Formats: sequence, structure tokens, C-alpha cells
Amino acid sequence: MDLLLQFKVNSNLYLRDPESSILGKQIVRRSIDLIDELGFEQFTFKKLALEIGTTEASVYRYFENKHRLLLYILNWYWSYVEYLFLVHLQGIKSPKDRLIKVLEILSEPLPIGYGEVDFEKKKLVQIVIKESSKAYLVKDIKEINNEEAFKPYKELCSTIAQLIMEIKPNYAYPHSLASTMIETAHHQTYFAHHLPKLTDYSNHKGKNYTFDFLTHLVQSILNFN
Amino acid sequence: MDLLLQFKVNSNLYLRDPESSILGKQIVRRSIDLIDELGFEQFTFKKLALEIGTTEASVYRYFENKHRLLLYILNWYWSYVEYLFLVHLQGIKSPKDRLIKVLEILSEPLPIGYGEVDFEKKKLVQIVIKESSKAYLVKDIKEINNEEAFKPYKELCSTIAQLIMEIKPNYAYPHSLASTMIETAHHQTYFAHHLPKLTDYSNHKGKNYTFDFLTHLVQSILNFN
DNA sequence: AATTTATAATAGTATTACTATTATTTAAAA
DNA sequence: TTTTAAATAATAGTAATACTATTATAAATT
Repeated sequence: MDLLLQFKVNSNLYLRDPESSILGKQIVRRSIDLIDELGFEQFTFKKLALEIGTTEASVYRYFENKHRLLLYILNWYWSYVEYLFLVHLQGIKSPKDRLIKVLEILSEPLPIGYGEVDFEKKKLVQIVIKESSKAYLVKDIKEINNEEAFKPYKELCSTIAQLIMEIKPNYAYPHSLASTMIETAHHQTYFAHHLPKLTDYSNHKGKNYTFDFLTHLVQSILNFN
Repeated sequence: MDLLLQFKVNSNLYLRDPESSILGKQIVRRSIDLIDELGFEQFTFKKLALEIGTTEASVYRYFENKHRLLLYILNWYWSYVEYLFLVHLQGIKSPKDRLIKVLEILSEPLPIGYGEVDFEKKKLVQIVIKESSKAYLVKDIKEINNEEAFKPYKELCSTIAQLIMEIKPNYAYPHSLASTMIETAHHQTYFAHHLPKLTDYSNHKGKNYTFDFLTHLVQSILNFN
């Protein structure tokens, strides 16, 4: 993970702050590699421990279980996207142009402009696309939600909703449109790659399918071009 | 499951046809109860076997694993929705009205008009909302897809896409809009209930939030009212 | 140098996912 | 009406997973 970009992740999500030790940092970094490689259900703390040359029990001293580790990673990612918004929107005045930039960031398979860490980020985005729904489609959603585990996601959603309201103040569903933009960015990218018949990817000419689809969708709803 | 409504589910999904024996039918019916009750990750064949008074090994004679059983249930559901389209759209001529009816069926928490089986169907819909993404967001998506496990979902998507093209022939993303409608119907319903801050549910007046949001969305994109 | 304190490793357990083998029932053939 | 075979289910396992209590070791403090 990028040393220059440290966000304080909700302390409810870990037992011992992984940023506070070398082992902790290794756990987070290598878990991103392994989850991307194996998928979340095949990923285990045993395999992770073996990979970084430690023991299962040591990993458990940082995270209660792999689900908590996933939430930690997702929280980091959502904070990172919020930061990307901050950086990339500052120069843009028009709310419409700002929203298009938001779509660009959300549909970008690999976030732009961070050189040597891009490789890790790419894996992170893959994890977000494939595994993030497994973080909230769970039995104990209520307790997890009470621990503020989805706060940065809600904030991201709220940031986008505010932009939407600037463009169309009388629109009744700014938050739903925002969460739909985020979720659709993920699953259309996944579908285009793995279940292309659920998309129109095969007869598309542009270079970023998801971005083009979402742009048309959002422009239609908020009536601008 | 309703005896009057039997769809032949893809035989790749089971080892022994569950419709061919009493035990098989029990496995499917009670698994819907249990998955709804425990959630898919807590659901096991052992618990299911205990519930219906058989053994784990006997359940394994019908389904390779619980993931296959989930796919079987989802296939049944998608075929059922396709059937609902057939029944409920036949009287409607206008493509626009037909699409609105599609949205109504997709956002309906409990499908209409089947009396005594509605209770089971309600649980089925809950499972589809909560667990269906776990069926395709998996490492072995390629092999599963090759076995036609998502055929009825793709067909459903194609049916909706055709309707969209009738309304707006030059629209470039009919399949993506169709899959977005289906997926959004599910996750907005889930969000409204479990993570309401990702929606505008709290200040909504209508009785079917998801339907109202989706209707506005689709009408904007295909420009009709 | 002695003693906390922090941290990690050992060695387990209960549960899960799955299977090979055996037993029992059902049905068809002799 | 037996005999045989085919279908089906139960017994009894294994390997892996998720997790924990306890012990050992290293670092820091007094």
C-alpha cells in the first residue's frame, strides 16, 4: 500500500492496527495479492500466513476473520476514491463536468497517475469489483453497519448525490442514482468481461465500455449532454 | 415448489434430478427455507440433512455442492420470471406499457397471484436478492458459464433487451440496461432495507420504492412518460 | 540484571466439505 | 414366488477450514 496515502481506517475493523507493524502491513498487502489470485472464498488465513512466512494465529491477532480483513481493504479503497475525487475535481467548475469525471474515476479499471503503485491498485480494483458485494450481502449486516463499517461508502455516495442535486435539484433519487452508478460500474465491468451476453460490449466501438454506458445513462436521467 | 409450474432446469446443475424423488423435492424446498434463514455462507448440507431427517451424503447424491444447489434454485427462479413475463405481458400491446409491467414484476417483493405458494416464493425472492451475485462472482465463472448455468438469466436479459429496442431502436446498450434493471431492482431493494443511506427511501411517499426509482430511470433513458 | 510488555509460534478443537464403502429397499426376471 | 439386480440411502470416515488457548521468545523498561 502506498506510504504517502495513509487513511485512518475504522478501528472497529481490526483487532490490532495493521499499519502499526511490518507484519501488519504485509498482511494487508499480500492479502490483496492472494484474494485477487484465489478469490475470496478460496482465500484463507492459513494460505496468507504461509505466503508471508508467519503463522495463522499471528494473522488472527490483527483481524478477527477474513471478512473483517475484506471490510478493511474496502474501507481503504472507498477512502482512496474519495481522495481521488478531491484531487481530480478541484480544477473543474461545471457540476456536469465534475460528474463526468466522477464516472471516469469509477469506471477506470486502473486509477490514474500513481506510477509504481498502480500494479497493486489494479488488483485492489479487481477485488472491489468481484468481492465488495460479499461484504454487505451477509446475515450480520445490521451489526457490521452499526460498527460504521460502511461509513466511507455512504460518504462517497453522499458526495456523488450532492453533485447530482447541483445538476438537477428537483431529482427525487440522488442517493439511489449514486449507489447505482457505483454498483453498475462494477458489475457492468465484470459482465463485459465474464458474461458479455448481459452487455452490448461485443458491438461497442469506444475504449471504455462501462464509462460510455454510464455516461449515456446519467446524462439521460439528469438531462444534459 | 409448485407442482403446476415445472420448468426443466439445466441437468448440468444436479447429479440426480431432484424432481424425480420425494427426497429430491424436499432438498430443494427446505434448502430455500434454510438459505433464507441462515444466509448462504452459514447454510450447509449437514444442517439441511438434519432438517429433513436424512444424511449429508444423501444430499450430496443430488447436488455436487451447495453452490450448484444455489444455481439450480436461481435457474428455476429465472425461468419462473420469464414465465411471469409471458403471462402478464400477453394482454398489453404498447411496448412502453409492457416494459413498465416488466419493472413491476422485477421490483415486486412477492410475485402476484399464486395463492398458497406465495409464502415459499417470497423466500425465493429474498434469496435471489441476497445470494444471486454469489453465484456468478466466483473464481470458476468460466467453467460454470460453459455449462450453460446462466442461460435463463441471459434469456431474461435478452427478452427485456428486445422490448427496449422496440421502444428505442437506436439505443446502443439494450442488454446492459436490461441487466442493470435486474441487478438494480435487487440491490436497491436490499439497500432500502439494510443500508437506507445509500438510497432516498426515507423521504419517499410511494408504496414501491424500487419500482418508482427504476420507472423514472428507464423512462428518462428511453425518453417516454 | 530483572521484570514487564509486546509479539509470535505451538498445538490444539469444532465444523465444514466431501467421499468410499456398506446396507437396505425396490423392482424386475427367472 | 423366489432370486437377482438396480436404485437409493446410511455409516463412517478424511482433509481442510476457521478459530483459540496456551506457551515461548524477543524487546523494552526499570
